[in-house]
Amino acid sequence: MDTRVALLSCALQLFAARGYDAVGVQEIVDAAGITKPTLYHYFGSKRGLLEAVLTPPFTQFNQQVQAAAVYSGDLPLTLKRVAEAVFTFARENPGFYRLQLALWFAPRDSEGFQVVSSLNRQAHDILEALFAQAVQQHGNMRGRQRAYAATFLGMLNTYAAMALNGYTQLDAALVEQAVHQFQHGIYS
Amino acid sequence: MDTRVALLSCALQLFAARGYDAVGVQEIVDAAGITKPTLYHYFGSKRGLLEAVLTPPFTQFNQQVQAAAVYSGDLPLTLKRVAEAVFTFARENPGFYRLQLALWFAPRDSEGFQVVSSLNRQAHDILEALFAQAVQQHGNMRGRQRAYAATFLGMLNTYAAMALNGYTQLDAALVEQAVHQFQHGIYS
DNA sequence: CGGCTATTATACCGATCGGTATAGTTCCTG
DNA sequence: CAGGAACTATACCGATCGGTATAATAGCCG
Repeated sequence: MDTRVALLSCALQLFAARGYDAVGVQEIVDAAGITKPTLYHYFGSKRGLLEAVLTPPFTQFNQQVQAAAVYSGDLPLTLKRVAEAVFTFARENPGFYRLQLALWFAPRDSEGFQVVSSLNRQAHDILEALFAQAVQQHGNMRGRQRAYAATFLGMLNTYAAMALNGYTQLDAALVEQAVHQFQHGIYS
Repeated sequence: MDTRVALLSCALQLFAARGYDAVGVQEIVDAAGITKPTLYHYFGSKRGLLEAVLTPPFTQFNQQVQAAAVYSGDLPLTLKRVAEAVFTFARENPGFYRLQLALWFAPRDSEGFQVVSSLNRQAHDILEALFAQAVQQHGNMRGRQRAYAATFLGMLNTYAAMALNGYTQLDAALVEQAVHQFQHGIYS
């Protein structure tokens, strides 16, 4: 069982650092100190390994976004909670978040995108549902739930990418700034 | 010379559809109807081919963003022009824009990111300079030029990615909505 | 102990990887 | 026409690709 975990850890690290396609199976098993048949015993294929690497943290991520996105009538507070949840997860799982971002923007026909798309779609749907609920209090948002979900997540991911490259830090101040900017724009 | 153009065209199409690492040199030359030595005569290496594919459209893109980003004291108008320039370019060069987005989010150690990073940085710097100028009229934006440049471009790219996947259209109405949302938030 | 399942290594598969040595062809210039 | 530069094909390089057949080992259950 330890071997399985070691494989997942090495694979995540290598995929995040150099890309799924650019990392060979041999390199992963070397890093884990084992041989190829062991990897194929556990995961069946390289794609299976990628799925096993991504699914658990993605499930956890979506759960935490879901928990943060329960709408109680206070949209600013909810958005802040969501931003906190996303930033916290990105900060605590930088390798996963890097990989997830890279695969989300990967070509549609690539294995990586196919594996990540449904998982990523869930987070989007959670946010879209949140904005759809908020429309009841904020009528003039009507019809833009999808755009808001996409741009809010896009903004959080932009900040997360900046942080992953050392340009900023995903702290409470950035949560505040991001949520404020998203709600009220750039002039105030 | 025609051969060179055919190679660039085939390479862009394949890279955009399936990813730089996932596409082999053999496949590119087959698609172009030539053989490998011809490719290596023109571009020297696979990386050189990628640079030749990306640099001209990227230069053109940055020029058009630069032209749109000249600040005449009217920030809303300038932002609208920039958004129009970005959307128009993405609409007219979907393959390039897809590839550029994918490589921008690719791992730092990957060849693709290294090739695209400096080119992409230029667009960011143009926007950062724009916001730095605008601070003179809009003092309360002070200190956030970098964040605004990143999030404005991030928002435009989010919409561009949505459009590339068929979820929206990069038309004048979307320009209006994006610029309005960026300036005034989601409530109005 | 016997037998069973899970796990792991050795050694190998055909295919493809990026890249090149050699030579032929074409075309422009003197 | 001679000669050189530009271009392109045949055929090949060692390395690596994802994946596997075989078998040895290990631990558990009876």
